[in-house]
Amino acid sequence: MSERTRRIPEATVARLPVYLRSLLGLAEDDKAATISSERLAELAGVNAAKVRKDLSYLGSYGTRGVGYDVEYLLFQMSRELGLTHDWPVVIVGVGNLGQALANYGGFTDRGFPIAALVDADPAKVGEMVHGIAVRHIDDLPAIADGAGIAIGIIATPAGAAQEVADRLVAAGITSILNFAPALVTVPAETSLRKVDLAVELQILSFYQQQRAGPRAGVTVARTS
Amino acid sequence: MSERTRRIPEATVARLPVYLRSLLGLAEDDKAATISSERLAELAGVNAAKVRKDLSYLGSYGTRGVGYDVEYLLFQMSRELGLTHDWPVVIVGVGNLGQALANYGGFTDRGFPIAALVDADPAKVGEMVHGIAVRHIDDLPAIADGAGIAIGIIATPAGAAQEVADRLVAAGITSILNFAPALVTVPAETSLRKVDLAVELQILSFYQQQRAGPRAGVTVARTS
DNA sequence: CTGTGCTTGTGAACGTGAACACGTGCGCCC
DNA sequence: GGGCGCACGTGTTCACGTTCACAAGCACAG
Ligand SMILES: NC(=O)c1ccc[n+]([C@@H]2O[C@H](COP(=O)([O-])OP(=O)(O)OC[C@H]3O[C@@H](n4cnc5c(N)ncnc54)[C@H](O)[C@@H]3O)[C@@H](O)[C@H]2O)c1
Ligand SMILES: NC(=O)c1ccc[n+]([C@@H]2O[C@H](COP(=O)([O-])OP(=O)(O)OC[C@H]3O[C@@H](n4cnc5c(N)ncnc54)[C@H](O)[C@@H]3O)[C@@H](O)[C@H]2O)c1
Repeated sequence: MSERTRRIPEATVARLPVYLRSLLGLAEDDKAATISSERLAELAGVNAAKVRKDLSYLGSYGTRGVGYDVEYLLFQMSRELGLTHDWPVVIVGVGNLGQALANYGGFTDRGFPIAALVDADPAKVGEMVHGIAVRHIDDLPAIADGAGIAIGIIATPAGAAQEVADRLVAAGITSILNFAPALVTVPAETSLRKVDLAVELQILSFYQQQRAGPRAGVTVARTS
Repeated sequence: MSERTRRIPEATVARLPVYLRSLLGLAEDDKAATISSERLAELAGVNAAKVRKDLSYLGSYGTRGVGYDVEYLLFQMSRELGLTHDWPVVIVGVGNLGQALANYGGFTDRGFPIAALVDADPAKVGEMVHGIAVRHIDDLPAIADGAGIAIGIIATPAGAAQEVADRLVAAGITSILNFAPALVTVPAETSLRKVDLAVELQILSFYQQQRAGPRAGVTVARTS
């Protein structure tokens, strides 16, 4: 096995889950043992060459003239993504969004069981959500440690986001998904991703507005 | 001689809302009339040169040696993003997520009022959520038309996502935000963005696994 | 009015990822 | 067992976005 520069581009990492889901999705009825890059590309909504290049980062798991063995590919992708075991998750902020996330079964199904819910509001502590008791955020270190939690989700108001992130980091959590519309900074060795719905809507608004026609006929002038 | 309407790179469009929020965030106490690219960069968590280049796509609204006039910049950015008026939104799928979104005030605050809720389940139709009556998806064309809705949010199970997207498009909606973990295709003149939480978690999982050690084996390292 | 300091605006270098094209190797057919 | 076709793997080219560095230009002081 070559252990050479296996650095996988970020863009590729982001597509692997999509390939994974595409493969899981076909399963049953369309039970072919192998799949071509072209077919997978179609399922995932990308270009076939991109699929091949992406998969090549994992190793040479395809067979020329045939395609990729579906089962084996699934295994390798899961392994690479670290999905061979569960990653328990803690949700911070059991409000509107936090509860929706907690009640959603899709995470547990995909290997991300909700292991704990925490909140700063004493009124929420003790409440049961989806069979899990809400605990106080001060207990975070003990909770994270006890359950071996490595991933935290921030679902608090924006004002509390940075503080919550700091507490998550202090509790030993090294991967954070932030839903609050606020800039959060974490140490370099901590992963941080954000999901910002308002930004998504504003991006849609931009293109919508663009189409609506700010003075049609004005074409792009070459600028150089 | 000002070159207006330069094509704005997608990456820049995605950052404009962040700048906008940063500016709105400082407002009150820190009420300086102008702001430098360096300061704004710090607030938005990016590089100062990037801020300047991004803002330059909007036009030359800065003053050398001084900075950008905050009020004027806010106006120009809002105008460019199409935020000078509201964009009513329809949410399709009033389940877990759909209700959380409907109950969230942040969208209305930012100019994206929830104008309608629709669902395919007869049991849900008529239900009131956040003061809005859930209507049947068959009424979508009439609803969209009547309220002048241009943006739709898909919050249905993955299996229904493509069908819902088709119906949104048929109803004249040209911007779609998809929360369902499914590949959805739309006509070229329709904007589509997706938010996929499971993918986000899997990306975090990858880097987490990466840190845990390339040769750590498949068992969980419970060394907390 | 001229000099000085400061921050913008932007050409150019650089880096990364996407797309392409084709060489490569495997399976299969004859 | 040799040739043929097919789909992978990948070097190359291209496009885009980021970063750098600095000239340009404005405010203000003297
Ligand atoms: N609800 C949505 O659909 C939605 C959509 C997009 C973004 N968001 C964002 O997600 C975040 C949560 O939204 P929400 O609607 O659930 O808000 P919410 O007010 O309903 O819930 C926030 C929860 O966080 C808790 N909290 C506050 N400060 C805390 C702290 N320091 N530590 C721990 N817990 C704390 C509160 O007690 C509350 O339970 C917000 O930042 C919001 O902007 C929500
Ligand atoms: N709940 C979450 O926190 C969460 C998180 C991530 C992703 N998601 C995704 O968001 C989507 C919705 O999740 P949910 O938990 O709200 O599911 P849900 O089952 O609670 O709600 C789905 C709703 O969609 C309606 N629906 C089904 N088919 C429809 C159709 N053809 N037209 C109109 N409405 C239809 C159902 O009646 C139901 O009300 C799913 O795709 C899920 O994977 C949800």
